[in-house]
Amino acid sequence: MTEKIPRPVSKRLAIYYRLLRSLSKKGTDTISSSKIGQSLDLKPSQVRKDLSYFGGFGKRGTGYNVPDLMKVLEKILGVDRSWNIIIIGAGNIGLALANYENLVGEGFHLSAIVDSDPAKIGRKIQNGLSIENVNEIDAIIKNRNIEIAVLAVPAEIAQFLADKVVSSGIKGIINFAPLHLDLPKHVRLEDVHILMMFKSLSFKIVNGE
Amino acid sequence: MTEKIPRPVSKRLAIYYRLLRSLSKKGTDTISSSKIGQSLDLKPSQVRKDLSYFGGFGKRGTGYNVPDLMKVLEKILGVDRSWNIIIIGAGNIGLALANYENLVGEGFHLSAIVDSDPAKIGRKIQNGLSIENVNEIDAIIKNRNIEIAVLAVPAEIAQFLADKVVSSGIKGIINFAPLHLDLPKHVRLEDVHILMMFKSLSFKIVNGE
DNA sequence: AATTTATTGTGAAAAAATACTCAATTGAGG
DNA sequence: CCTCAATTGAGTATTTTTTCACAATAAATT
Repeated sequence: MTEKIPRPVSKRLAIYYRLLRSLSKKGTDTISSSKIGQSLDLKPSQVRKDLSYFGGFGKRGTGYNVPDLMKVLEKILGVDRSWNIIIIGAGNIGLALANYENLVGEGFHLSAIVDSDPAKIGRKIQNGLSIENVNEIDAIIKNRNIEIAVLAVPAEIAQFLADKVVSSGIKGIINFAPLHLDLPKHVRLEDVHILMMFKSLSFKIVNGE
Repeated sequence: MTEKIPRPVSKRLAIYYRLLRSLSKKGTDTISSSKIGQSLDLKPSQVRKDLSYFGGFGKRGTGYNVPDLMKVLEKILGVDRSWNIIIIGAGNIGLALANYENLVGEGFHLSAIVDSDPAKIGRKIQNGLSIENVNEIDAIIKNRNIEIAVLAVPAEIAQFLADKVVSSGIKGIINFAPLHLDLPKHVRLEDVHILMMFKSLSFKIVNGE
């Protein structure tokens, strides 16, 4: 414990959590690291090591208690609370995310969606929210305690908007824009580069990775 | 050369390619590994090593020729040709992707989009394509030489459909469904787990990764 | 033509991440 | 209450990935 946590761990923790949820739904209440590994194509020792960075949650001879481990992971992942998010850009991707009901109920609350297109501003989306003017983004973020921004805008304006939300005090950005964002290091970033996924895939197909 | 290529390289190659495109648009025709590194937050030595797995494309004293390196990367990434793709699931995400014009013109051609909902089947999307019946998926994949499938369906049916496209001879899957897919190892996989991105991000915010 | 500056490619070193091993526990079954 | 099978946690070893360091080379300048 209190060692440095390998970077890949944050992704795997979210994967463990997802598996536990589905196990929990099926009524399973105990699971071993080897079963987890089997389900996720990971070595059991990896699973144990990942979890052990945060404490000894398992019981020797038995394994891990599913509901308990879920609670622990919720805490570690920071989803034992609710995060207010804003979606910037009401294009295909922005709207698809806004209508992605899974977000709610998993700790993420859509507080706003903004765009610069006058034709879009004012339009209602599901759940009663309307598309607001991107110009008001600073006030929106501050007044509604928004901590996470989803950037779903063209690459040309993404850095500009990122700087903007950073100066409004955002803590993390999920970036769908196809470019490398420059951010102060206290702001966390997750990149989702759809097009690059396709290219990585074709690379793998061609090179048999 | 002909060493084993580290797994993270496939993602970085796609990132280099994207940067080169934007440089090329600006008219830059030569770039050094340190400039690339600067733009992408990578060490210059990493850039050089990544590229050197595939050959010595740079010129000492000068750097890399942008158009040349782009062509090389297109070949390596497998986007010097066109890939036929099918989108499975015409929900929010499936439709957003279908309307994502960037795919075309980057080597990926949307050949079909299918769903099981009779209310959706037959509906036209942009570019003239209609939503087809998922039952015909096998014939569609075989007749149209589709090699890549995008899975944008609920988790419950994702493994079933994955097995189906695999048996139709698909070579790679981009998976948006929130579960771990079990695939034969000759089928390549890229996972895009939207919800987990949010959780990784909240983890990073909370744990200051 | 010699010197200087820039920059690559690569072998070697360092760091990071993964996998192994096994003592320590736990619970179950006699 | 003893033994056995299962399983964790953690120290150690191994593998993978990144970074360093520098000879080799290219172009520009004197």
